[in-house]
Amino acid sequence: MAAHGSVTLLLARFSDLFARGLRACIDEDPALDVLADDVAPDRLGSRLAALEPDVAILNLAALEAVADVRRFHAAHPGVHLLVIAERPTDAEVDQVLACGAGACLSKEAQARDVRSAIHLASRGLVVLPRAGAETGPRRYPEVLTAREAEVLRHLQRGDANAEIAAALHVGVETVRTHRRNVYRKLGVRSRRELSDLSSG
Amino acid sequence: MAAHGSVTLLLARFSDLFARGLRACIDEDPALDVLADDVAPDRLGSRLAALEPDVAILNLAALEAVADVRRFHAAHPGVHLLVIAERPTDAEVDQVLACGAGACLSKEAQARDVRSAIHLASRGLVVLPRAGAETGPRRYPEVLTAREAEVLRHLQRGDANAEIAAALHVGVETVRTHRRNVYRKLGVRSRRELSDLSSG
DNA sequence: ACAGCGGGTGAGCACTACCTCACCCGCTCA
DNA sequence: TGAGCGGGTGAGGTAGTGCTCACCCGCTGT
Repeated sequence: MAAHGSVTLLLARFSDLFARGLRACIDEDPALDVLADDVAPDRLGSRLAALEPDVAILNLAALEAVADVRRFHAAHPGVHLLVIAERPTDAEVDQVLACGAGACLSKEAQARDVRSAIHLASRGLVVLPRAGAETGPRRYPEVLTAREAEVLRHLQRGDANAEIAAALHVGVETVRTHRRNVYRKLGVRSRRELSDLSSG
Repeated sequence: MAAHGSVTLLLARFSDLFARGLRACIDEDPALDVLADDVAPDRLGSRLAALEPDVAILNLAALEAVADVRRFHAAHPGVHLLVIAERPTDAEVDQVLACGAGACLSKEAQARDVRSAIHLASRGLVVLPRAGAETGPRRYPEVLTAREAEVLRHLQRGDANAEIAAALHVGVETVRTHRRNVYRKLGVRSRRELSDLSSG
């Protein structure tokens, strides 16, 4: 515990832009004191031992395994672990909490919720998203498959179906199927519209 | 185009923490002028029309379909579109660029790369990750399945295998399989170690 | 008229993930 | 000693996705 009632923190490494947002969010709260920032996964153990923060904010995506959380909890029972996951399922939250973490938040969480969670976790309370809004699978725009992307490249070059079929070593009917899916996912209806995007 | 040679920007809505990082990254560059921030997906069209920024930074995950990118490009050919995706595959990058975007970056991108990409995109150059490091599937810690999480909850309550099997309406052998996977993914070797995590 | 392009439907196949269960083994403890 | 717990292997079924191909239709342009 730090002196004047503040909460001491250790921040694991996150992607650059997210880390900036996280740090800014924490710096807005004068009661939060960051001891270490951008700690690489392989240095978490030694930094936890050296700094003994009240709360450590871990990046689940950067860990080798969820079991690492358990390892940190076992080695440093006094440190409250707050795990930030990509978009955790209910099962993933259960898993993280079962490994000894005090909280499991989504990267989609609001800044004020993160600050609240840090304070609660520092006092040993368990925080989990559960709201239902943040967890669960996300609807994501339809993405081209690898094969469809190949067909797209040939279409952009103006190749005919038969040429594409020969180049990909498949039948013309297959090319037509891929092409149709490409058109649908790109929202175009012809080669003409496809080339309009590139030129204009 | 803005007056004093600066680049005017429109920023779509991103998750709170990421948006703070993105905004901070942009504010560090005095040549970048943000006209609108946190623009909701359904307001992108009208805001693009009203503000006519040099560059619009879109959030692919918040769009209904990748085809929306094409729609924006068609409606506002003068606006250079910079799309930020979750962790785009090569096929996804092809798809976004084929829809008329000028750049497709990953959320994992460095702040300085984002600033560079904005400047390049504003001059009509195409920017794509391609480095190979950011694209492609990520190795992610092993996550519990829904069934394994259920077994975990029963294990934490101290239920015996037969009790769990009865509760889940499956055979004891099935419970044993789930339990084994739970142990492996959590890095524990017994009910004892599992309860040690919860108690202290 | 015919070839090429556009869309729709459906089938077969391979691969993967998950769930389910069955066998094997060793250890511990009442 | 036997029941329960620990780990290992493998097999079967289901579901989903992606790739491949086959048929159907209409439109257009030479």
